[in-house]
Amino acid sequence: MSDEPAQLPPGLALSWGVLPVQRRGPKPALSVDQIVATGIEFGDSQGFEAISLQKIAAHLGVSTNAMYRYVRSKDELIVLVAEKAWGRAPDHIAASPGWRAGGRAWVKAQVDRYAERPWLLDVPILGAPVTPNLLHWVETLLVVMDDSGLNQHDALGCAVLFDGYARSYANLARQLAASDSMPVESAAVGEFLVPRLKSAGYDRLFAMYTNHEYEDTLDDDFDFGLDRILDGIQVLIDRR
Amino acid sequence: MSDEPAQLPPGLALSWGVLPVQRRGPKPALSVDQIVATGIEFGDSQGFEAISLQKIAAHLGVSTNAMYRYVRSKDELIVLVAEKAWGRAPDHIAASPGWRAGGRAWVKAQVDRYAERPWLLDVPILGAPVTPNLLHWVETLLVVMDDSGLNQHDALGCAVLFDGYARSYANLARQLAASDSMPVESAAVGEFLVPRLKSAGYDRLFAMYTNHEYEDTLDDDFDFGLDRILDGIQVLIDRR
DNA sequence: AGAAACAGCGTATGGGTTGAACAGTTTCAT
DNA sequence: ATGAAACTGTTCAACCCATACGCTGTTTCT
Repeated sequence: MSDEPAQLPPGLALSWGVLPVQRRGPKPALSVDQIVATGIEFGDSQGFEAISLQKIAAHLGVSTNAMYRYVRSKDELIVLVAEKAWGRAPDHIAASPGWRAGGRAWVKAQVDRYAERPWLLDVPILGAPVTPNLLHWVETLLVVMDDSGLNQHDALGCAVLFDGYARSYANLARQLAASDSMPVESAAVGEFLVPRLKSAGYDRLFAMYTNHEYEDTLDDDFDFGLDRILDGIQVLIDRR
Repeated sequence: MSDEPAQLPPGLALSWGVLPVQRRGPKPALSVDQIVATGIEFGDSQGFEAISLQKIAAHLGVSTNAMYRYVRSKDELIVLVAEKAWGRAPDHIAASPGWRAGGRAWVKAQVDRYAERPWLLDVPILGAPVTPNLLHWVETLLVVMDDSGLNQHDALGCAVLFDGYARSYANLARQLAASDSMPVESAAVGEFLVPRLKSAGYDRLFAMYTNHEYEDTLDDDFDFGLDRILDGIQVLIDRR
């Protein structure tokens, strides 16, 4: 009966558009949306660590602490920034023909988002998604899995699977892209590492490094893991 | 010809035991190993953010800046701490009967490590593993996959798959454990969320929340996703 | 014995999050 | 209309953190 949105996790209320009603006092010079948009701008242009209350405040021509009139903490800011940066899942995913195409489209869409905004990989995961857009991604995948005939529990298990794969693949892709852009360091690492791999008895890794088989196109790898997951789910469906 | 271990990524040289030779001057009061061990201690007792150069220095009775005689940067410290905290992969994994049991044991071992040291989930992943213990985990999985008859490339793809799954599952487990321990907040979140899920049209999520089907035992979920991956790999093996 | 190399410390800087007290502005209730 | 209440942004101030520089004293090689 009293203050409802009191001790909810950071960003929950604001992400759902529940902002404290204002009755008296000066009009706010800023808006939460404006602050969050600036945060995304900084993330896009300078990476995750550039998203700070100070920088945003300076950019908006306001003192640092004025931020705390809009946002409870930095954590809250990050939650809101991530939520907005992800956006809603594209509609074409749910319209895919069958769960297999749908699952593939979902993972691909996530990987694409990570490619557009690599700093989303740096956002710490505080808990299960509770914000509208992030939940929309989950809901979209559940819609896709309707077609498979699996129950809710299994479908959620698939979601964890897809999500984990998208994230780890995107992470791998980012780091490979980074090491490609500086072949000097990459070569130095190989020079340092290869003899030690041998003497440590890591035969398979040694073979990989010397065969340069790790330089395959990354797109193949993407399909590889995804196909394994899809096949595995298919086996389950057939068994039921 | 000159300084070999010059601009290698942070932690690479030190993790392989290559430390700058010392010929003159006072004996170091500390050792890298001691510093890293303290870092792990702090992580275990107070979480990832407690691992700071200041805190470690204070605990060892030394000024903060003395740390930089042993470690180039905080990033380097973190790399070393993670490397040592992971340790080598248990030997029983490689001794598993068949790739399927081996893969399962590998993922289970990783999940167990994450359960023992949840803060490992917070360690930012800067790049591909290059330190001895982390590479030992990879090598162990590759040894396991020898049995499957897959080539190196496919085996590495499986590694990404397993690793991603272990990580995302461990992350889920941690957050569920945390919300279990504070049912108050959990209930408040549900109260806030459920009506909004409905009006947002997230029918499947709404059903899940209201059916309380998400409260299933987590161990089942673990096997679920893992079985999908294993089945999917099996399909590939059969096809070749 | 002397010189070189190196350890740890003090001091300092810059960046970041957060809190408390304060002055100005708007609006509601009277 | 007027005063009180509420809310704004600001300044001041802690506090934590990672680094950089230069000093002093110690150790060891020559």
